[in-house]
Amino acid sequence: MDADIKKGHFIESIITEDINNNKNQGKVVTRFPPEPNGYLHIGHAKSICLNFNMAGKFNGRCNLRFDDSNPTKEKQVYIDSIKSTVNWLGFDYGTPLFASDYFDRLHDFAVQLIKKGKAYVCSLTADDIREYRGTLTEPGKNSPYRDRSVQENLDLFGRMKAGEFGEGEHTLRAKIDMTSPNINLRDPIIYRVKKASHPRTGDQWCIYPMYDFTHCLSDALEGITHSLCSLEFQDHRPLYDWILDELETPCHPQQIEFARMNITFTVLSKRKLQRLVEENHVQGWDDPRLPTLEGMKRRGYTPSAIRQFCDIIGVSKKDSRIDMGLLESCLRDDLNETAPRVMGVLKPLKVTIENYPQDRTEELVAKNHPQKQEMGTRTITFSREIYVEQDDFMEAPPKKFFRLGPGREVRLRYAYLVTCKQVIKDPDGKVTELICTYDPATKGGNAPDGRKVKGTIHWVNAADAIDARVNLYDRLFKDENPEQNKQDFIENLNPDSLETLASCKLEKSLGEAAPETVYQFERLGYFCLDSAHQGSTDILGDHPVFNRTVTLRDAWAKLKKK
RNA sequence: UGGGGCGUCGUCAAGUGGUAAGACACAGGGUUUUGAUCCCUGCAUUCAGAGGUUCGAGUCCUCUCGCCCCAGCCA
Repeated sequence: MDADIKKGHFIESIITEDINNNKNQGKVVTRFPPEPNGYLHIGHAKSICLNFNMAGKFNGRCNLRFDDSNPTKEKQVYIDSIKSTVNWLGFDYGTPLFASDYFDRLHDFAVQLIKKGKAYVCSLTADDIREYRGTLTEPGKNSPYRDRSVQENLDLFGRMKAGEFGEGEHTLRAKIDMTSPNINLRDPIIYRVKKASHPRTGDQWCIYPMYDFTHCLSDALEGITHSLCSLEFQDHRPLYDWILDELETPCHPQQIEFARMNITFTVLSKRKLQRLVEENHVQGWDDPRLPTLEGMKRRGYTPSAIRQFCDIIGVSKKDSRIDMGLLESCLRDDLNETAPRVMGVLKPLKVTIENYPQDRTEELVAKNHPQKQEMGTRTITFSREIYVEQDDFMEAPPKKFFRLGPGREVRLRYAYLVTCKQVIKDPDGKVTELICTYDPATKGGNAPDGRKVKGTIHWVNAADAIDARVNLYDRLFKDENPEQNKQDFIENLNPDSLETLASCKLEKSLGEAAPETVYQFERLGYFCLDSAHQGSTDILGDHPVFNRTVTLRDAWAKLKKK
């Protein structure tokens, strides 16, 4: 009775009510049941968070169970990847479970069904089975094998298991109703012959249970109370219940369906992601532009940002496409709190401070976080030659431009006020260098005479800057909904989703960066060391590679557009 | 033209017959040595549409419209 705290989404309401009614002795057990046939993506994260959070909220348990009943699609590498990804997200699932661990019991359940006269071996070909199934508007017809005796079924099923038959020769079917308006109930196949080696059971089996048979029973065997799945399984629920009603199982879990997530400017189906990878539109499953969790991790997404996002989007049964901006907002929220600030120049423009002594180098103190004292400070160096951002200089600046221009004074963050005295160009008219003067009285950035400078820009000392390569990522697709109008989503790819800058200059402290740490390059965005390129020197020389995780909000960019 | 679902702000989403939360986005303004952060302010007389029941309807009833899913020996 103490569970009626504020109700959340509809699933939480159902669970709360169940607890209040002492259903399942007030227990909550959920599960996240991926098939190990690919890598996890942000859509899976929604399900993972939902299942683990519901269990956590009600002092229950959430199992990680691999739904590995089709050996032709499943691989150990996926199992390993999924396990580590769920861990990375921050969830504790204890020992991973496998549907394949229940193959013996599942087989016994099938035998039970045969003995009850509720399942039969069908010897129709795949084509015939489809033919007999009927259509959406027409009922199906009974298989000619539907009335085989229990004895004959037992014998045939035993021989299927013994490997006497080839694939496709026989199937085991549940005997339900070939005229049901729900096609899933038209004698669904529950076992098929597959002469395939399973990643975990090897060649022990040559018959494998189908999803509908496996899933409900696995749930029941594990004592799952609430089996949460996506909307497309709604039509399967009667079958889920039928099987559990026909068999004697430890419990009868409740299947509840919710809408899977979609996000603007990306795709989330395994099939589409696979095409992107296989056709080399991206550089692998962990490409930082992909919504795969491995890609997002490499991009610099944090587990807590992803969890926050999953919390905030809610759970309902409505088809939705969530604004990518919301994901980015969650990311920035988290990173703003945790990311140490540093300075880096992406497109360097050399600046010589003509009145600064040739041989001098000063050490300045910079804050690692403007609002968080506890994150400490670091030392940065300053001398006569520095780099600033090309975008921070305009030869003919508009009125609201607060940065460098001929004759203008700006503050170099943590350093001095400098004034642009001269612009040096190459023969093509491209600006190659700025000659400035500094005001020695403004060390730290404040003028004793009290004069105000509107602009503060970032910079890097030329002498000890780190040369780096930086990958700038943008949305993968041009269109909010890449698969709109039935066009091939590939045509909607954003050709500029990756821009690599080869000659960036970063402050010296970044030499010790680790890929797990996301830094804010002040005024630019959040960046992290690319984990895939770490330490590789062949293609990249000695230069580290950083990935831009996400930009900062940019009011100036908006102003510029007007 | 069978069955199962879903329609509340640009996008998510609360709402469980008592007079439309919140978040993101957007628009203004303030603070600021990041045009960041932070802080204010504004942003659905209306809930797909039309009828009806009721003192009262996003919530109940009827009809209409729109969208999604299902005919794998995939999950």
